[in-house]
Amino acid sequence: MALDMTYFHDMEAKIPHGKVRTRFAPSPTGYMHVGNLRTALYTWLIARNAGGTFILRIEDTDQGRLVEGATDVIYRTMAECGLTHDEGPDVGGPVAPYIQSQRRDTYGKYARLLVELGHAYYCFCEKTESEEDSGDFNRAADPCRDLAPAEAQARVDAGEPYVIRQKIPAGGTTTFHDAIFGDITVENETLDDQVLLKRDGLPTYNFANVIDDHLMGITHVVRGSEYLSSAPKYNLLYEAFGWEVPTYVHCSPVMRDQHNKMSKRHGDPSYEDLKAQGYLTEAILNYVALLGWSPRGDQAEREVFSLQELAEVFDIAGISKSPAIFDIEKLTHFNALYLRAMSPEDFAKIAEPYIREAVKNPAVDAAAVAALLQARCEKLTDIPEKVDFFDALPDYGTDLFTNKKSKTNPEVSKAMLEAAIPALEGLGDWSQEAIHDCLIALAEQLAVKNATLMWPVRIAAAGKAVTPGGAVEICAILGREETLSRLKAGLEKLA
RNA sequence: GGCCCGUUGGUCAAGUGGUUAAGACACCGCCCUUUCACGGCGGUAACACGAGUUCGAGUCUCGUACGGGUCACCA
Repeated sequence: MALDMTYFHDMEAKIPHGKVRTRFAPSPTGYMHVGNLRTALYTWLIARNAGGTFILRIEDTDQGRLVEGATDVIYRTMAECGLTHDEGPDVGGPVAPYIQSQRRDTYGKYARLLVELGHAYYCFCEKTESEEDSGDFNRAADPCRDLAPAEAQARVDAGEPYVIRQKIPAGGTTTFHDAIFGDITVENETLDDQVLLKRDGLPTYNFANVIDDHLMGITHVVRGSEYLSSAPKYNLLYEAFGWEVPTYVHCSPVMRDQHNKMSKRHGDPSYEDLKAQGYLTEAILNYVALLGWSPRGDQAEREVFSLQELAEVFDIAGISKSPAIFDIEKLTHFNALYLRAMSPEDFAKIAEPYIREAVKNPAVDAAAVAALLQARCEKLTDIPEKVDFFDALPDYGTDLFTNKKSKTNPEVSKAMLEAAIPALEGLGDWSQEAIHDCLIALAEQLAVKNATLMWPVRIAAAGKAVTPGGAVEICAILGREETLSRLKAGLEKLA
């Protein structure tokens, strides 16, 4: 049976050439973990840096592992992060479809072409347990490898189930080039005749990738380093078809610790988890970009980059060869940086829900509280426990009134509150400035340092040793009535 | 175990034969200050080990150790 070569010519004719084209090709089997996000980011950056095209392709060739809603998570995450794609299942493109399960026929045709070319063969063997769990393989022992083509075809035509396997050359070596790792050479003897087309007619990842990357005109294949050891087999495939080999960019994994990759199983956070934990998208992207990549030359000391800035300076040469351990503390640092860099208005807007989580009293001005918080929180989820005292005065002990540096103890505090209460009661205007001036003047009048007066006032107003903002700000936000009531309550504790 | 890859402070990392071996996080100290922060200043801390090559090695070569990946009709 001769193959219809016009099909292949037509497919080849559609391939875009000339520009950098990269693809992020997740399988919809789970969630967007940090390693995945980083791969997507790097892939996007390589395309954008070169003014190229970024493609989203869904790899759903494993029927058994599809997870409902997984593609939605991918779309949502990519969109939220600003990793926009130029071609993909939802937006289409010149080499559609972009979902592998919809390209089934293509893989079959190319697999048969490869058989025709003598670089693959039909295999009718039942998979055995020994084949599955011993790492051993013995190519010569596979009776199908050297079956006469006519006989194999006859069995196929007779409806016998089969897989198509790659026919690795018997001897010699294969060398491939990786943009990060350089040239790598392996003995062909160490390569197995991997399955290309499964019994169900769908391709394996190993085959579908090569076919799609070629047919979609991908110039830079970015993926995890777990594929490094399969790369020689991919090279052999490209060569067998007579295709140009793309630039490989194999990225080392993101680790949770020295021994384990980040994983859902260990409870490591996904992108969505991090968002829920109060991290900003921009901070996550900035941190993740630096996990395994760093700018060089005159930018070597720089750490803060927007997505656009990354697109300008990103280079493959800056990608690290060794695995990087995910450090939530450093992410937290970046988050704090981004939080502080926001305009007060923007910060107030995103902080308000978290403030209202703890402060139900509508009389408390959320914007004023946010202003105190902006320099004091590293992530949004820190907020509720910092501001709960605005809502209700905590039950606190008089030991809080003792502070060495402020020269206060219960006795001194009692005197300070006794002086502060009437002074504040006499205040006409309950503004921050008025309260400030009043208390500063009072301290001077009492001949004590500011802190000696401020400490007890703050403790009585907040009922907490550590607060966002000082005595003046807290009193201003609490309002006259609530402040005075709290100061009096404090005084009573000291009586 | 075979094959492949990697190894600069606790972590992320710069460094491409000659440097006092950057910078950041974390940690510690000081300053500022109305608590805590923010901010500013400073400090502790690293080239896995052993051989080579070289006038000279974190940078090149080999070995060892340790770590990672892979050896599916999963991706």
